[in-house]
Amino acid sequence: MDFYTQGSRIIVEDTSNFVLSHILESGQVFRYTSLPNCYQLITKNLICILKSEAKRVIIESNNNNYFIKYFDLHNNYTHIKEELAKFSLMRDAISYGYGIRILGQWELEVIISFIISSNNNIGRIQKIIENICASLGKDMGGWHAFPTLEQLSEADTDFFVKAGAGYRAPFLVKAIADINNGALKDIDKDTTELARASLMQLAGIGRKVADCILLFAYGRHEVFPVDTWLDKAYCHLIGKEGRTRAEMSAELEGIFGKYAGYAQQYLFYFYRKTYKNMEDE
DNA sequence: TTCCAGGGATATA
DNA sequence: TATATCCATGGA
Repeated sequence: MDFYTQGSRIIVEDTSNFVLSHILESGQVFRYTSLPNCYQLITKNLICILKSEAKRVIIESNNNNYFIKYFDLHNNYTHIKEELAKFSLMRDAISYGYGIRILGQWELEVIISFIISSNNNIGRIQKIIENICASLGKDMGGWHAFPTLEQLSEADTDFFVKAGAGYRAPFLVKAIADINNGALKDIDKDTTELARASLMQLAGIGRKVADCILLFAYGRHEVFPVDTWLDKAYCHLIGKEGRTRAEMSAELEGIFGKYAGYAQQYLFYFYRKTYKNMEDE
């Protein structure tokens, strides 16, 4: 094992598969803040402080077990990268974002966050989520928990508009009401295909947002969300044009199989950070 | 001023 | 089923 616990800390000793900037800046999570020498991360009703030291990372919280699962610490990323590196198109992306991991986040938080994410940019997404948490989430003393389903249910369209969600505000209200009525209660037992279909029944959730939710919250690591960056990268990677995003997603899931979600994260991080350089070539 | 952001809903044919 | 257009908002 590459980590151990020590009181309120998790010590990650092998940083060849764990780099905070790679994990947090790969677009899968929004409630983190860069502070001098560390990051502060809030998820659900928990907070942790993340510090990079020489050859180790320290995760400080009051719930080690939660964050061991959250950071996917029992998974073998050396093996995942070896499997993905068999595809030549993956090699640059893996060396660039070698410390990426796929987080195991709270379902409701990911659903709300990614409804907000549609046709939006990461900075604004973060701001809108913080506005919602500050108004609805429990005051934890200097920070706010992500609101519960009950707390979210009390908010109306006008509230989400004021939070900055724009035209997505009515989607949020409808989706929250449907979740409250049990729309997603059995999807843990469903096949990924059925789970995706259930998610896409909710307002504001299409194929891409559903795939992000499946990958980042439901542990369906075989899905490959295609967003605007993967859309741009697809022709460069695969050499085909004229595909819809759903077609690209299905094809890439076929290529990478049970590692498709990981492949997608390495590629997203690489192409989003370096796309301008690619255009200059 | 125009374009873009981890897209989706809706109208139209 | 497939394509076109609209949707708030703010930064580049």
